[in-house]
Amino acid sequence: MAKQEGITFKKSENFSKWYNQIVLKSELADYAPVQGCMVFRPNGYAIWENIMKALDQKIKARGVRNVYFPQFIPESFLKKEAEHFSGFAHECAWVTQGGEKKLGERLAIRPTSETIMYVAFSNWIRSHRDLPLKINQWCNIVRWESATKLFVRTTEFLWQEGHTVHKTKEEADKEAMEMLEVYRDLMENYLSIPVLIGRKTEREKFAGALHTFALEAIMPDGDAIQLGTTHQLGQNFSKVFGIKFLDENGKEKYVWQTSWGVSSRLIGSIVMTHSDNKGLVLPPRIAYAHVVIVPIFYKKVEKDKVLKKAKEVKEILEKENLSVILDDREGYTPGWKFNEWELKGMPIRIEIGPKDVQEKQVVMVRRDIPEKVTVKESELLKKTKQLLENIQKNLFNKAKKLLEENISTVKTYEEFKKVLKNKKGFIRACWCSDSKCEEKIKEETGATIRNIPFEKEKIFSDCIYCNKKAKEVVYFAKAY
RNA sequence: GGGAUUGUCAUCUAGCUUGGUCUAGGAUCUGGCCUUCGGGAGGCCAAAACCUGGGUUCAAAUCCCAGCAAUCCCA
Repeated sequence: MAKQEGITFKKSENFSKWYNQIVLKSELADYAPVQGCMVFRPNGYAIWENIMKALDQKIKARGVRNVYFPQFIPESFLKKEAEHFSGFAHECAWVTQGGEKKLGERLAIRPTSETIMYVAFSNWIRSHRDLPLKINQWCNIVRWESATKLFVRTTEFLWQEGHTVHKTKEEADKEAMEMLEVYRDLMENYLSIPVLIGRKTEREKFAGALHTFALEAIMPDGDAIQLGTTHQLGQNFSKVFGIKFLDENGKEKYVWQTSWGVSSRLIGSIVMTHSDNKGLVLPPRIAYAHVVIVPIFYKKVEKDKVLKKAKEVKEILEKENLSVILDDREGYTPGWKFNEWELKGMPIRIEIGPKDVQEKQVVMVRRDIPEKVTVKESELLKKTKQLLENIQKNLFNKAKKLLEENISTVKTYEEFKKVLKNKKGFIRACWCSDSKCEEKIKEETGATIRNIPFEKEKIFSDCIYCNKKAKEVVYFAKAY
């Protein structure tokens, strides 16, 4: 028995070890020899490429253009916005020496690029005709943290950071809100992960922002994960970086800004949400390939016929922009290959044997649920597309159910703690809006306010912590 | 940030307590040959490891210290 090759931990029993095993064995990623750092292997990087491709199209359609700024940020830049600096300074990696020469001013390896970009913006923007300015950067980021979880929390990660500049507060508000919708579309329709959207509390917002809006998802172990944020930066940065313009009346004004981002952490959330005890499961729209063909034959004569047919099928599908792998490796039995491709998350497997060639048909197996169907060659393309669409939707529906089951409503702190101890998930509760209560709850339970929903919900109890009059219904959770 | 645990072929591990027949054993993977092939087949052969650096000792995979890395718990 070669069982060791498969996944040995159960998703329901040891989630964390299960997750690591999936990521490593499906060859998405590897540990790097540097603390907290990881290697994106081809399977994992291809998923990132698919996410980039989808999102890049969407933001370009909104008039955003891509740029690249240096990864070194002078300390003096970071310091200009005090709140921003105190939020990031303690987790920066600092360069203090270049070659043999000690630097006069240390350089941070970018933990985010607001400051270095905004120095440039102050030079670029003079007139209302220069606005809006919308740019985006795909790059790596370094934040020195001790905890590590492949894709989800690493010292270095990949992301996209969009930065927009506007004439008015309203325009910036609109941008921040509309980008949330772009992200929601990406997460729900491409990654098949439903999200809760809302505003961050003062305590949880981005360092230097006026408001932060976030998309939060729930993972099967009951922990929440922040999948994306957009920030209304207000004029906090424009005032310290001097980003000003002359309006139509010749009056000098400070600009209003937003920034927004999602990171390679998305890949981790996909793995956690959809995969099972047999291995990786991927939503077809971001999978690194759509179909694997496993040819089956007994004798030399059959081999030629079957392989010829397999190549034909591959061509038919590839013409329609589907990504197809023909697994014609010798020395592996079909059964072995079936297990291997299930471990690696291939959405659809097509089996072609001598019988099928004879009958002008193929056998199709989907990864998300155990279902094996025989498909006539004439139906091949239609059926494949249909199946991919079904898998995409089915994964979303399953994840949606998971989210719904993981929202609890509580009226007292006792109930609150009980839910946290048992199932966790999102906890809907009333809050007085005082950061002190928020802080205390975090200290005592580890849970934080993940967001405040946009649509005001009806208050149904006093503040769960201080029992004073509540002002808002908010969603708490323990987070990654 | 604090605490605990762990580190042996590519992978899972035996050996460590009580230092010496360890020239480090097994299984899986890998390479070669044969035989097989519709849900992880079998045989033969080969290749493959003590995390790094110090220390103790006649002798270290084993004991001690430091570093590096990982896992888990708490904050």
